[in-house]
Amino acid sequence: MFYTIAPFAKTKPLTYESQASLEIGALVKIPLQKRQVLGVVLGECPKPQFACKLATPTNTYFNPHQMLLLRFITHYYCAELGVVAPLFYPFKNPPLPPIQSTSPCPQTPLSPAQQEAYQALHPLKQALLFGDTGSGKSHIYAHLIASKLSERSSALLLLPEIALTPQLYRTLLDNFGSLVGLWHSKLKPAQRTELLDKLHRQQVRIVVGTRSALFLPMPNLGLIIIDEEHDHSYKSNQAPYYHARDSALYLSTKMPIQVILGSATPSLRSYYMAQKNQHLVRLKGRFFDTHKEIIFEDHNSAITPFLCAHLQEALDHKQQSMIFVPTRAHFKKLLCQACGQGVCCPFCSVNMSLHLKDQCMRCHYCQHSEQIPSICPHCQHDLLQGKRMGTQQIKKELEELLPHARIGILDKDHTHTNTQIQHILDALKAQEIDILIGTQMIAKGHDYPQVNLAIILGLDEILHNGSYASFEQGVSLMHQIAGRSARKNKGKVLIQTRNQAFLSPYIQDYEVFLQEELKMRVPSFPPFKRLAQLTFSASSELKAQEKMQAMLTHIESILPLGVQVLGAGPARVAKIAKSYRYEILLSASLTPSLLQMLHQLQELKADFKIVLDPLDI
DNA sequence: GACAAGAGTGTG
DNA sequence: ACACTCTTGTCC
Repeated sequence: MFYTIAPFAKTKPLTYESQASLEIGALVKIPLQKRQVLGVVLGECPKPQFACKLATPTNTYFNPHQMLLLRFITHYYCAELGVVAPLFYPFKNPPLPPIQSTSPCPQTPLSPAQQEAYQALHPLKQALLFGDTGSGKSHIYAHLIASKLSERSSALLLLPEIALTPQLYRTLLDNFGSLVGLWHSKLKPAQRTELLDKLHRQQVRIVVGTRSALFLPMPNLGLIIIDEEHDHSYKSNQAPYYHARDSALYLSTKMPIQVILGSATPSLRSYYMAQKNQHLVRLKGRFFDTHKEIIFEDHNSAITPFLCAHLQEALDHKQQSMIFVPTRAHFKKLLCQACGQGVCCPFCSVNMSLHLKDQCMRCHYCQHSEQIPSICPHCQHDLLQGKRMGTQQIKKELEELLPHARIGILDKDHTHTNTQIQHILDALKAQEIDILIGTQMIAKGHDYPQVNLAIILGLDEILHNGSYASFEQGVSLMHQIAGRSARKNKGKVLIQTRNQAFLSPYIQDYEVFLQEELKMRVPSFPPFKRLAQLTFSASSELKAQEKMQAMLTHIESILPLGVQVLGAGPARVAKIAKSYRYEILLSASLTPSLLQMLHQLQELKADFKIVLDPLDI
């Protein structure tokens, strides 16, 4: 018999022969050129004209919910089956009989408000739990999971980053003991095998994990909870460019799987959808922000005496502080005060960052590094000055101003592993750190009960980053950082910004911002429209432009109703690693029309990259 | 994804 | 003219 099989490779599905009959979703070993690769069976097909090679069965397979997800991601994000398939972890044959275990009940009783939210969520197939920081979302999750377990289903709880939110895992561990498993992409191979093994034996029926946990072999999956649903890490930043939240939502429309999104600062998209479909469940916190003092400093990002005085005051009271900055290293760029030009990467069209620790300039796009110049490479003046302070520079300046303070940094430069993150957080908890400086990572952590002063620097950079979602990014970040401090005591939030008038109406209630932003957001952008970004790259600028222009002309000739060209030209970063890039940005009110056109374009032998929903949250 | 053939570039 | 890298196309 002959089968259409998608090899785990960047290729279209191919035809193979098999003696044994094969089920859809079965994984097989197949020869591809001179190699053996895995493939997934898509279906039976008639004998083709050409000679076929033989497929060898394995005892692994993708179950129906995995196949649905596989086909959805391939289609919806214009990816290839063979690139998406390797994301999944298959089921094993033969299945083992499930261990009959009693489903434990959550021990923590719900407050009346939590109970009300739980009752509202319970019957909904999809829902958004818009719950303020500290309103106890995790207890509601535990009750939802318990309800599914009693129906013999398994449950998945996704969160942005395990190391930053250990207490959610703790809560579930307290309620469900060994039925809970942990999953993230940095697990060691042995830990990975252990969890997969426990899933297979159905010892584990609840998985707490990051994005990739969506692809685990969860038997009889009945519930997916996506905590902190606004977080960027649910979006893949490399091909295939899928979004775990949106993929899960799709799954719930095709399978008996409930999907609950949770956040204190929901994405505009999820809020909009939840309102439209009557899926919004609001849970107000009891004490949120009532004791919190918000201080604005009308200043560009800098260590000012005013800021220092607040830090000193916290130190005097033996209280901890945290400082957010959007930049790592010492400075984001080095500018010449004479000619105004920056020190640029020779291979990319971006400024290089100044890393004093390694005594070098480094490009954050291609990792190229070179010596720190003493004179401007353009005009030879010696007036080079660092701009846009990063975490390291703040630490350096504070060490001079507050010599007795113990200062820690939490960013991607300093913490490569979960253990390192844990180290810093433990030190903070043990009061071994007075001031924690960090990038976006510190906005994600849940529990810093001893932090009484939260400082936000560089917020204006985010508010004016040029993206249609920049206000959402900025205000959401402000809320997240403000929500980190003083969960128990009364605390202060100090915000350096030139945009106090814009920000202050949104401090008390994030929903006010969401409603305002829905009115202000340009109609040709998400959440009202779906975006597609086509990127053309070549070693010469002219060639890249020609490729783009040829495609643009073609697109304009076949443009379907409900799709519009928003722009075409050099990419925002026009050159990366010696490669010139041009882009076309499309906006669509009808996703099916857009996808149909994009798939048609992919049939052409043009080479370009498609990213759907770029910059969207 | 990986390999092979074809196009593009540099060197003696 | 040849060796090398980069680009493009194919795999069943």
